Amino acid sequence: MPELPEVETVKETLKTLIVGKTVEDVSIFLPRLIKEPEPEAFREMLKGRTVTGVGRRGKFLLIFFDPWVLVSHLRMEGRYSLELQDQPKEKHTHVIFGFTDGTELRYRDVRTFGTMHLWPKGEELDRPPLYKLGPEPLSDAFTLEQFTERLSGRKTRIKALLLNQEFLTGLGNIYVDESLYTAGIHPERSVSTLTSTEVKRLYESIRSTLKEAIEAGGSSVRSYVNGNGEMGRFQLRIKVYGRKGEPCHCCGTPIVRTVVAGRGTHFCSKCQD
DNA sequence: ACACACCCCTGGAAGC
DNA sequence: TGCTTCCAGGGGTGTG
Repeated sequence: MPELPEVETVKETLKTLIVGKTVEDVSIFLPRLIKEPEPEAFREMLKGRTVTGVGRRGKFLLIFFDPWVLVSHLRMEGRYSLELQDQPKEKHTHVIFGFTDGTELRYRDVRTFGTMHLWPKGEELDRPPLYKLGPEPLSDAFTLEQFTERLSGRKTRIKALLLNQEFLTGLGNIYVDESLYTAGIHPERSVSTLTSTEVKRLYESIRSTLKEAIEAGGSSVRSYVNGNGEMGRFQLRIKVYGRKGEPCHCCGTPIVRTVVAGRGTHFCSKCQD
């Protein structure tokens, strides 16, 4: 399930693979993935356009085809790969961007939850699905002071808030559980009960966890691979997510799994309170 | 503001 | 062995 570190890794690999290539045609096998504009317009807008860059906002991958920008969300299982046009199409391939040099950028998505929007470059941040997103956790603008300010007055459980992309963008289920573990905070703690020490620990844990995961090339927990088809390595460093019943690395207590905010939630009942 | 149910979807796991 | 049922997840929407 691609979260910020996985999308960041895909962005970096795609950059080396597709920048400079020109679209000859686009094949759409599952039109409902294309949310804006209508699929046929989407296709026509991209024909003849050259990839000028690849970016990221939260968990969204941005591919610039001046004057447009493709805003792509991989959801759980979306993945991009560059193939030669005569290579057989793998199952669950839903969109193919064919380039003039005979290569193709292919989008595969087993669960078909992914989405694509195509907007004029420069307008994407003011339109769905990016327009409501909260701050980028790794940006310089995201300071402890801003985090503290945004938390004030909130009464929900901390895990629910960290999953809320309008509050902070980029964290998903894995990195929320990991960040809360590292900070020693129970996922069901009400935000209003957090001390300033805990808020500081959480702020630092979120940033260090994400940075460490990016350095490791993301986590391949389910099906994630980067644009080169390579798995990440951070799953080897995961401390709680998916480790129900296994010993806490710190104290040996079995990791607990519950459901918080509708998501499977893993934590150490001794180290997190 | 917050909690929760529901929906989208598929394949793998679990249950029978 | 083979069938059916359950479950995971991000985000949108709707209800209380």
